[in-house]
Amino acid sequence: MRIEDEIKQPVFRDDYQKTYINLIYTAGWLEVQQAAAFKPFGLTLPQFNVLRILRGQHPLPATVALLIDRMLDKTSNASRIVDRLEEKQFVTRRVCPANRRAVDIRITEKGLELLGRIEDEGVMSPARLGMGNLSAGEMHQLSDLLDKVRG
Amino acid sequence: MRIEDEIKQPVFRDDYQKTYINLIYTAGWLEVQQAAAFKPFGLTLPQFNVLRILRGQHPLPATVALLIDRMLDKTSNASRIVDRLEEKQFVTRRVCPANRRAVDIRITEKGLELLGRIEDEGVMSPARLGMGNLSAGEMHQLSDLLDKVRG
DNA sequence: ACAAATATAATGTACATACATTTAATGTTG
DNA sequence: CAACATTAAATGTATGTACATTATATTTGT
Repeated sequence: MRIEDEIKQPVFRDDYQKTYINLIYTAGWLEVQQAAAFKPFGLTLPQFNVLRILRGQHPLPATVALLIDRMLDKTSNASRIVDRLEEKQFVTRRVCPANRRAVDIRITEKGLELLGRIEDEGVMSPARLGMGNLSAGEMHQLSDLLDKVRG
Repeated sequence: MRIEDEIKQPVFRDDYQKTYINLIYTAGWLEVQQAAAFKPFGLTLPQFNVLRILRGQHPLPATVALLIDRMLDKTSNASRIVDRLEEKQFVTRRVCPANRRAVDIRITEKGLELLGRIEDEGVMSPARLGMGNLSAGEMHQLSDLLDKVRG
């Protein structure tokens, strides 16, 4: 659906503004789709992403610094996302013996099992990622254009 | 810069996931740029957008319902964004005489003056919108692809 | 006219983002 | 070694998002 119809604004100042708004709007739309998929499992999107990073390290631990480095949103607050995951027993936190400033964070069996269930359900399928309507060529085009936007 | 380098992840599961992440990441990147531009003026992005809607109505008032209808993010909380703008005296709030459930919200002179200053500074220029690196043709391509993503 | 339904905004709670400050451990240097 | 600097994480505060609930005012149906 055209962005004009989507947000019921028939006219934009110019194509720059229209494309900008389309980009922000579409990303928001995708995040809403994804969030809805996680909701039945009691996870938010950032929590899911942190769990995946931890699984990538498993059985080694990760520190908060490593999570921040790997997270899409660098300035978000990894400590508090880990708080939520710890409450739900999807991760454990233990002071790192080698460096007592750092904290070793590990995904639990319960966390691994949850990730498995979420992924079995197809949350990362092309359709669920919103990419079901693009051909392979279009995806490459889109990705290249986005790279170009960031300069 | 390629998304692989941007987030230091050399490989993605597949192109679907790569393009998805590129889209979310790029939109986040754009929002950070914009937010930084507003910061010297003491406004957030949603506050700026609400002010613009109010200027569009000026000198007629807007209701909260109208703001929600026009906002990109339908589920955000217009009441509280108006709270902030009212504290800063950029808008006024008055119970609508014709329908005392509704509230008439108006942009003040101070608010109009601020919007003017922000826009004079070029916040909505193609470069600031992140569209400075795309040709007109590329912009259309990008916008069409985004429309297609949403189906 | 009056009870029930609906409309409109505000409020409450949980979570996340943005950014500054604090606490504690470790490194460094005179 | 003691003072200072740096590192790692946690905490505090303001804002925003998501979603449910509440408080009033108005509309509707009988």
